Amino acid sequence: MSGVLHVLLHMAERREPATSEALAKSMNTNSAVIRRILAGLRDKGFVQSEKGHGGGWTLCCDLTKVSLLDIYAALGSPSLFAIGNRSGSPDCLVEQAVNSALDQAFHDAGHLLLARFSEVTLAMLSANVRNRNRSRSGTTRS
Amino acid sequence: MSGVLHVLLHMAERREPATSEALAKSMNTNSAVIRRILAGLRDKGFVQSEKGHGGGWTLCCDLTKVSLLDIYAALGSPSLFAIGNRSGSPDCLVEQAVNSALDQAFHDAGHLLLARFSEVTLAMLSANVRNRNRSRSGTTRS
DNA sequence: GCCTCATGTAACTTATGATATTACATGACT
DNA sequence: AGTCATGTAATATCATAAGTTACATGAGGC
Repeated sequence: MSGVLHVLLHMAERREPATSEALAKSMNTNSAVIRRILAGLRDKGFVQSEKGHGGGWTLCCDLTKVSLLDIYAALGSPSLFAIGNRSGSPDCLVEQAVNSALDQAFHDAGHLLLARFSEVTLAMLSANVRNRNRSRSGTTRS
Repeated sequence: MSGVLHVLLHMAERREPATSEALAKSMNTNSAVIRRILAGLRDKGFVQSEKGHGGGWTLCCDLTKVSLLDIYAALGSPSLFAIGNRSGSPDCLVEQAVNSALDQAFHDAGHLLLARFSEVTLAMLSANVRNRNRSRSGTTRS
């Protein structure tokens, strides 16, 4: 998730297509990893890829319309929590009671998290990046 | 977490000390694993251990006073979320912006989750287990 | 005292999933 | 044709959790 957003925002910073190679370099990772990540997003229509000379990846969505929730969904809605439910003995009453209690808590927290995700658009993040850029050059300038 | 609660509730079901061996069996795992888990809880004062004949583990806390949050804390407050923050390039403005946005969402959701944890006591879970037990034998009886 | 039972702990071994790497096929542009 | 870039499968590496083994320590029972 964090990585995907990182890639997308780097793409948003430059209007020209970015190669997997270049994106990989700015994230200290491998080009194949980038391709794998972006392949999923392309299928959902968030980015576009071109082969050959001058090719690479470009954003092809309205940044103001795409929220973190959309990205999360495009990633296949991976499980949010690190604390899983034990599922060794499904007919153990203790296990059922424990899991049902934890499930409720996780359900509520998960909903809130996704709600927060839906409130943040890529455009907001992009603006945030530009702000940071401005304040950084601002401190050195004055 | 789920595993720890499982163990604790099994201990709550029986008044006599339970051996690691017995607990391990009811969870399909190894006695050393149980000992490792419970050793931490003993240091926090939730359980007690006795060696030798008739020894084993016993709960030594008021179930109505101990919440899931207490157990979670006793476990060392492990990270809640599966989606981590990328930390490859700390001075990358994009990474900063992304992480700060995600952090906020995770922070809120984490708080809610812990709040839910604090609302559930071991006694509640134990009562829940007994309820399930009753309704199960109820269905077979009538 | 000696034997057995049980915890206490360290060392080691899987198992699993995420990430990274390599390699090569395909398509596009010059 | 040659180069650049994606597409994708196969493989490898790494980190972490879980399980296993082994043995030391202490507490009864006889």
